Amino acid sequence: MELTDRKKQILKVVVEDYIRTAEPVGSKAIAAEMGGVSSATIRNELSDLTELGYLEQPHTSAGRVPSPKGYRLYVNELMERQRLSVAETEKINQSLQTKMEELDQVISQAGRAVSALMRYPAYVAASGRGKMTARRFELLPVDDHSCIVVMMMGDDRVRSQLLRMQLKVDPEQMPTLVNLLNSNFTGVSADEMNRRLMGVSDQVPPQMFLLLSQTIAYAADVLEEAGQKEVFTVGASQLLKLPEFRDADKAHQLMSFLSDSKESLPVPDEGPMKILIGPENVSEALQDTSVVVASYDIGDNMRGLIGVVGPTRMDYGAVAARLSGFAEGLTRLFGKQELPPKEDAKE
Amino acid sequence: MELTDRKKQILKVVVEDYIRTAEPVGSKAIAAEMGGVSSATIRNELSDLTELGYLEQPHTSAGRVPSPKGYRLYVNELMERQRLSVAETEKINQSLQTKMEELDQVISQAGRAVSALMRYPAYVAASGRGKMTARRFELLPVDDHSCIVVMMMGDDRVRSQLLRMQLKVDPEQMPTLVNLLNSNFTGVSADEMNRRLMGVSDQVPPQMFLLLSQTIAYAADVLEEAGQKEVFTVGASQLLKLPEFRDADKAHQLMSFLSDSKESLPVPDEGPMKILIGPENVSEALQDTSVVVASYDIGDNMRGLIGVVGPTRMDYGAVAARLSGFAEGLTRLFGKQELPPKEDAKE
DNA sequence: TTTAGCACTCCATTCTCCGGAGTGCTAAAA
DNA sequence: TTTTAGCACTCCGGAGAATGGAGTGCTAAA
Repeated sequence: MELTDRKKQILKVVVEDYIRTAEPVGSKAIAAEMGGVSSATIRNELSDLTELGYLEQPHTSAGRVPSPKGYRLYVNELMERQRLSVAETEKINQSLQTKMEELDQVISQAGRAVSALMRYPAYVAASGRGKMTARRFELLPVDDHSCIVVMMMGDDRVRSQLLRMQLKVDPEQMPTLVNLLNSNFTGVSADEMNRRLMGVSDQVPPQMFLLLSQTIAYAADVLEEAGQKEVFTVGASQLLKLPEFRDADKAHQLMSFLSDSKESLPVPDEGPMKILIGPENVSEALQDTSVVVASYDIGDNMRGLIGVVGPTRMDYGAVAARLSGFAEGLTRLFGKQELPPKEDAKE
Repeated sequence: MELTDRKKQILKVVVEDYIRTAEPVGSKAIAAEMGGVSSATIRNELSDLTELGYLEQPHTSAGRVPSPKGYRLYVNELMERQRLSVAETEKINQSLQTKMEELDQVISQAGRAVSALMRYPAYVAASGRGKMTARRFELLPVDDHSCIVVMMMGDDRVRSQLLRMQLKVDPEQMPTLVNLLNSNFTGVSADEMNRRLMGVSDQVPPQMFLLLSQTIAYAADVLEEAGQKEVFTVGASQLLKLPEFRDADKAHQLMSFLSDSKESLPVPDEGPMKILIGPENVSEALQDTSVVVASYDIGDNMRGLIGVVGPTRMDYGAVAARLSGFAEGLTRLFGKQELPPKEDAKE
């Protein structure tokens, strides 16, 4: 059997109607919307489409509902890439007007905005920061028992913390220590840091070594945290508005998945944008939902993810358009800052 | 009419039964549980209690349900302060074993643990940090166009960030600037900082002033953020498990209140623990829920809040016990650290 | 003051009964 | 060969109606 143009046209109408109403759509409605043919003709075509696996019937004599395969065809071929209205572009840009300050904050901000705009839950991750390293250390003595360690990371973010010292350290020895840190512990992974720490254990006096290892422990912690994909999920309660989640059990299941399993949620991605429909998701809990995810660039070789979770009948066109708007915005935002060329030297 | 001991006893049984089952409780069940008297007697007493306003009837010939007034009497007089089992104390302590590191992180961690333990949503705030001030500044030149500003706050937390400079600043001038910062901008509020910034505008060369104001802007931002009560809400999805929130509309309303209005949620508090029942809450959205909130001490003059939101029939005894366990734990945790005496001097 | 008994009330559940919407099929029309 | 009209059939969902259980209030006796 052939997938004629008319069949595709009908499929398109079914998908879009179903997205709008969340009700199975019947032949009469389709005929009315398309015009030119009668509902009987449509019925024949529907029958074919069902047989081909693009549509499903909840039961005999209900209307038709798109199957995952149907949605797939829709997003691949039928969907019109929506253009954003000026007002919406404006809104997106405004959301991004947040100060650059803290990467994480901007990102979670973006998630919040996306969720509000889409009326679906959103999640955001800054991933691919796996090879985060320290670029520079600094130690500021505070008093006999404490000093501040300041670390600048590969992406120019700065982290610092007060360190309590068990043993007094002569402030005059600080510069030596800082030199040691900067020459031996920059540009390497957290693991490598710990390894090198072992290596220098007998080259420095013991009380300095104590401070040194405290510093390294802190640095390793921070790098590890920064290197992880941190995933924020926001607006999970949006789901409760949708008819498909009026069933409290279902809603609860998905909700706790979204809020707990921050780890397993993100959907990997290669192209600039990916749409995962129902069973195309790996996660058990997402079988009945679709995920649209876009990526954006952070600096040179890092990439972040921003995604939206919704019911399979989500309005793919609209979501995709807005999401890519956001992703572009974020890329621009993080690129615009004109970082000075980084020499990630190991001096 | 008198509130006899037996009436109180009956009220207690009603409350505890209703907490357990979420179903109106009838005279027979009470008689069975108490023993000694027949259900008819109980009925007479119930009738009195209803008239006195401690109980309510959803409709004629349903069992009785405690009214807010009834809950109030229960938590004030009838409730047995529960002791925690060893296992549970253990669990709480374990949850608190988080590294002290970041105040915020520990706090949100605690919230997560509370929510999991109680099976109700929890919120946590570190409030009362209103008068946060900077205690010390440090500037670390990075290159011609950037330097790192490090600020230590009144509570020993340290914040830092990379600053881009429009104009070159001679690294040799840095110490002067740092001195200026430490002598004029420590120990004062963000507002006062900005005021003083105006005051020194003609005492320093312009390119330094630029850097100075950037630094102050950053400092003011951080202090403002730190001074705000930041409220985390976790485990909101726990609510969906409860029968009273099977109605998706109600659930959605409360959920979005919990996740959005982080500001209006916190319930003020004077004593070590407070219980707010139903209409005792000010917030519209919490009219049908109860809130148990405990406070803990952070350092000398700061206090945090940790609370649990649940249905009015929540198990006050259990929640109160666990919550005060947590609050004590947190107080111990933040106290234990043996901060060296802070001289918050304005030198 | 407590108890037993009884009539009454009201809700929740189940069952049944339509009406409506939609399908599939067939036969006629284009 | 394709489209259309017509018709019988299916199934869902909502509206009542029936049923049973749980609980109450009242009365009269212990």
